[in-house]
Order: sequence, then C-alpha cells, then structure tokens
Amino acid sequence: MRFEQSIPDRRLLFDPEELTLREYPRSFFRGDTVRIARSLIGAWFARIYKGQWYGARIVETEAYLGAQDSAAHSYRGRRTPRVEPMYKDGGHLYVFFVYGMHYCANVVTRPQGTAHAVLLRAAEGPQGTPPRLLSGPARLCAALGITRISSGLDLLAGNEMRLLFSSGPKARIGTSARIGIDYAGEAKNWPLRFFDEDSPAVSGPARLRKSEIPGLMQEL
DNA sequence: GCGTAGATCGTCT
DNA sequence: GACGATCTACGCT
Repeated sequence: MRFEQSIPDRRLLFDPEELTLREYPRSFFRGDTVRIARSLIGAWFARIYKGQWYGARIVETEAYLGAQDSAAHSYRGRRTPRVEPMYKDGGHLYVFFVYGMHYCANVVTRPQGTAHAVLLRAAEGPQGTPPRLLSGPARLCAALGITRISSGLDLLAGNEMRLLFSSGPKARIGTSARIGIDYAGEAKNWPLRFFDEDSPAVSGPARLRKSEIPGLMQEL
C-alpha cells in the first residue's frame, strides 16, 4: 500500500483545452526561489491519469531556501535519501512524508545542487469543487494522489505530473511568515509564504489569510 | 473564531 | 528514541 500510486479525486477532472495552459521553460525554475513561489500563484498543477486530465489552480505556496534556511530539509547542506530530489535541477518534484500519515509536495527551484524548493500549500479545483478539498499541503497531495513514489519526477518532461503556466487574471498576492515551522528560530519569521488573497481555498488560521499589509500589491 | 490533544510512522540522531 | 513543512475532533468564547 505504502508505495502504490494513488488515484486522483474525480472532482479534479478538467478539460485542458478550455484553459490557456502552457509549459514553463526550464530556465524559469532555475531562477530566484522567492520570485518563483510568488509566480506560481495561479499556475496549474496537472496530472494525467489513465488518459484523463486532473488538475488544480495553485493558490498558496512557501519558499524554502536551502542550506541557509533552518526551516528547509536541506538546511546546512543535509543530504539524505529522502532529501536527495531537492538537489535536482529546477522543475523536479520533491515529496516527503510527515506526521506518520501525510504527504507534502514541493517544486525544486534553482540549478542542480542548490536544494531550494517551493512547497505547494493549497489549490482550487475546477469550477464547483469544495474549497477545502485541496486546502493545505497534505490535502492537496491527497486530492491529486501525490505520494512518495512521485518524488524526483521531472514536471517539465511530459510526465504524468506537470506544472503549467496559466494566462488567467492576475491574483492579488498576500504575504506572510511560513506555517508550521516553530522550530526554525529566526527563519520562522521570514516572509516566504504567498497566497491568493481572494481565494477561499487558502489554508491556515484566518489571520494569515489576509495580507499583513492590506492593499499592498506584490509585483513580479 | 480560538486552542489543545491525539493520531501514527518514516527519518535521522 | 524523538520529532515532525499536518489534520481532525472537540471544547470553549
């Protein structure tokens, strides 16, 4: 059971022809991690399973800055079998297992060997799906059927999982400290969480669902 | 809305 | 042997 592929939720079925989605170039994922974390608000995570497309629009992310970031699994260059996918080139998937029951998915950023990543914290399913279905990193993985067997997968190689640019309306982006990293000392206050201020699917306590500075627009 | 407790096991020390 | 990049249920305000 533990190493089996997990089936995506039927409610995430969508028609890719109805959206304007296109691949990111590899160079995008080799860029600045914070900028990528912000840019991915509005992007689509897609999974092709048995010939059908499942997917969701990302509404919340967090940046993890590698060796210098005490909240990151790659802090101080830690390199173990679990974390190994973080050291791949930008655009790969890093999935880890926490609390004995949940998975969390990250997109690796920066060039190979840097071990930066962006945690996918929440997403909105296609029109009409319950806002809580993908609200939180573990729920997002559960709904899309992401497990450890997909850790290390290249999201840009026409694989069954892909991250796609969506040319939709620009979101109002809120910023806050990251969630669930009380152990991280100074780094716990770094403003590395980004979210769509108008999405009902954003996770976390209510006070972290509005920008800390109301009305502030974040530019790319 | 808020805070707390318990679940449950892979991973690293 | 300790501890999670979490979630749910439950009780209180």
